[in-house]
Amino acid sequence: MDKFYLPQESEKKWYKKWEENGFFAPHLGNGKFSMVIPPPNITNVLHVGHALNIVLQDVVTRYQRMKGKETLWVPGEDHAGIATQNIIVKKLALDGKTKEEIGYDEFLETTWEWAKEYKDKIKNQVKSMGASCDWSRERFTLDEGLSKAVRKVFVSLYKKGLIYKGKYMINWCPSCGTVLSNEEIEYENEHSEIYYINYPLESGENVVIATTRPETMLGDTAIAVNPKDERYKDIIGKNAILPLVGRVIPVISDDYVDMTFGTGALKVTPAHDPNDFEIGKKHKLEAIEILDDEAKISFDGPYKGLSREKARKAIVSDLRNGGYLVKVEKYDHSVGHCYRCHTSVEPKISDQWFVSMKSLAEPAIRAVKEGKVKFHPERWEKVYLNWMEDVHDWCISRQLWWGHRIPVWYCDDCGHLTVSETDPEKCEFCGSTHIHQDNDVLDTWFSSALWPFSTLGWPEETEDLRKFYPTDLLVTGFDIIFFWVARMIVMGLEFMDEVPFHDVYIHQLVRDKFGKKMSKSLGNGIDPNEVIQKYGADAMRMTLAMLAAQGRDINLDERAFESYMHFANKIWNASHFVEINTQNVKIEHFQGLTMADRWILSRLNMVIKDVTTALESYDYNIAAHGIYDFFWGDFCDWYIELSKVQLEDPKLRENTQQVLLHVLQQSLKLLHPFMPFISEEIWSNFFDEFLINASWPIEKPEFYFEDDGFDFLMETIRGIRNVRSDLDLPPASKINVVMVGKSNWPKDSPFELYISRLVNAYSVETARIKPKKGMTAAMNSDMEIFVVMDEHFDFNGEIVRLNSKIVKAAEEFRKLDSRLSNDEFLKKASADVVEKAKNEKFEIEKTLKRLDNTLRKLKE
RNA sequence: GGGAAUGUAGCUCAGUGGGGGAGCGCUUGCCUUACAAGCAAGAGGUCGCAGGUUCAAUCCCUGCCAUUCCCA
Repeated sequence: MDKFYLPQESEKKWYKKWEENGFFAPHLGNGKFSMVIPPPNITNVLHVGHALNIVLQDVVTRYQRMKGKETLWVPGEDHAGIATQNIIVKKLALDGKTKEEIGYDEFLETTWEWAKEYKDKIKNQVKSMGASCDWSRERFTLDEGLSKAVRKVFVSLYKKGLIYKGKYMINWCPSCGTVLSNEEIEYENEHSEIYYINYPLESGENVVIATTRPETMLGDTAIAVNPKDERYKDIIGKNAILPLVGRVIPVISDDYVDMTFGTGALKVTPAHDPNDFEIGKKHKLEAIEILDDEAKISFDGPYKGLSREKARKAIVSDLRNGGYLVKVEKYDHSVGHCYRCHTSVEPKISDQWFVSMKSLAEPAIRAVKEGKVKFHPERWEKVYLNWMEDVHDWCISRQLWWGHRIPVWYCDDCGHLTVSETDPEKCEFCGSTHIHQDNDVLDTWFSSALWPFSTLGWPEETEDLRKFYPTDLLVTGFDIIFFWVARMIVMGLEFMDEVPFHDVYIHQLVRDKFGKKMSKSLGNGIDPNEVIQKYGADAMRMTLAMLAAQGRDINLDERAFESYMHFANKIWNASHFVEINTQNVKIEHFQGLTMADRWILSRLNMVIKDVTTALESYDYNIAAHGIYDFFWGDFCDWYIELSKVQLEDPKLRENTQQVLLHVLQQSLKLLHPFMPFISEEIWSNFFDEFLINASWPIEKPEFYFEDDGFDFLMETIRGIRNVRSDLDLPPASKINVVMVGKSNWPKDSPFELYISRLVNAYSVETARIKPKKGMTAAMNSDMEIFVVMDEHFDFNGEIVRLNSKIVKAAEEFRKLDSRLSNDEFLKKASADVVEKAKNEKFEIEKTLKRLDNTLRKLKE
């Protein structure tokens, strides 16, 4: 083995071997584990947030595989309708072209080229992270099979009356040129103005309305006031004359109007505001559309053709000149923006396709309430239920070219709609061949909602579908609970009659070290490619896993990667040590274990238990911490150091080699889900077969041993090192250690050698009485450990040291004593807490006596 | 306006009804034969503030302050 681990070569090599050997494909096992990847958008390469998502999934996948399950993780990508189309449109614009100019077919061709390029890029990135997903089952949302599924679902829901078309108030993105669903709107606070405008009445009076959107007044068809509003009760039923337009509009009353907002009088524009739309319907008001699809004024007159912004300026200026404008105030309010292009959306009446959600939501609510789908952390269940219980119909048509075309054909002759899974040749009603397909495509999330079963072959009744649906786990971010998770549950229940997954792990958002969301514009993003290049994929994986505590975002400081790159190096070097000391050794059986052997084997058992428990409950950070602390803190810092002593002893050598190999072997297994590359690389130096297929470690009852003094041995060594440090004795200087009292260390272990090795002692001896010039290093109820000094003996210093120890112990004693002399404590505290306190008090009492004794003798 | 989360060491973060932790950074000493990407020792914290529950609160409850997010 080389001196340093070089991840770049190793990673490529092992990924290729794993894949070539078909290890990522499911193999018959004891039970199954299946999962589908949240398909990344083909709009861009993956960022570090994706890396977290993929790493967490791979940790689970590798763990389940090692546990012997038939394991399948399905990879794939998402066509991302709006976002991808926007990118292609922008690309075309660079060449001075529009999609209309090149036409439908060429546009799709260009987009498919992009899709192929980015699918490859993403795939390579996912691979570079070490993801052990089955690429032979890779799916894309626009694949033939998945498109078939989309059509089947559409037709089925249409026939059940759960998909309908109609004119409703929808959210329109003027820049993307398409309708959006409610979920695709992001509300942002904007600094804006509120305008107070005087509307004269026919009767000669007037009423002042307040509005944030003066330009929509062109479409006003009423003024509304609250019927309880004393200020306005006399004008209800009268007519106003719309300024600049001259239209005669009624003053109506409606409870909806908030008397405290503005002047309490509301201008009603049914065609361009969702609330006004409702009022308009109720009062049968005309809805006059004044904006076109690009949000330019379409209303005939001087403003025609102006953008929303320009129209506002012109209209406000004209109102001012006409004496209608009363005042303008600063006003902050939240405005809906397109989640893909951030243009402010325009409420608009439009003929669109919808999924009726209420009845579909019911079983999806029940499934979660009954625990058939469990959220981790649990609190997300509430978020899901809140949304689902107040779900609105889902607008699924999009005015885009890139996506699943709506499988509806209109008859030019009789007007009948033919809704079909296959392309029809004629109208199913009148038989006319003059039919044309709906121009729109479906919301991308419509196809994503089918992902857990469409990727497994549905609507065909495939072996995969039978075996792997429902899947076991979904790992994703909270931001798509509504978009995706909720809709998958709905569709899964509707079409498979089963939830799509049993567990949903909602992971954290990766932010920068200041807690800011990573974004291109801020330039604070972290590129996983660079991280892998610089630190290695294993270091990146381990870092993310260590930080993946449930219920809180990750503020990622890039320096963290360095720590776990160091950890990788530590693993490498420790393994190197084991390798050179265990040549030609095979693990057989252990005999003649020493206290160090017993201790590390017990610790190994504990860490196996802890890591396994943590992984079962998706506590990635706890699992990662467990193996990290064990490997570095216990194995490297203590056991390997002590093993050097044992390896020099011919009687202990063979056994020590066995333990070293065994602990390393089990550690590599525990490490593998987190750091698959380096663990496999090292494994290959020791064992045949592949680590990826090795069995997950289990606790061995015969390796649990009671503490037989190892803790005190560690305390002793630390104590002696303390004395060294306090007295500035350089590590190279040899010291003499004297143990007074009855040794409580087992005679089968070379404890004197352990001590002398780890503190560089010249001698370690046992004595009956305390040495004259001894500095106290450690003490328990049976033994005292001294560092014996000659010329360096520091009489006053030792008195200070002992006194400070006494003060500490006395304080501890006082605390315990006061608790134990409290009747309430004795009565109400649990028995084991009381017992523990009593024992501690007993021990401290004895130690205090010894300390006092030592101090007294010193002063004699 | 409704809801949720978070305030712990200089930084990034774990954690627990009964002795406050890790990594990085910092100080000091060491190239001790696996590892200087390392080893050893150390400094550093009224666990946001104020009440309450409890024998016992950093942890549970209430309020407040601060930060962040979701929904309308």
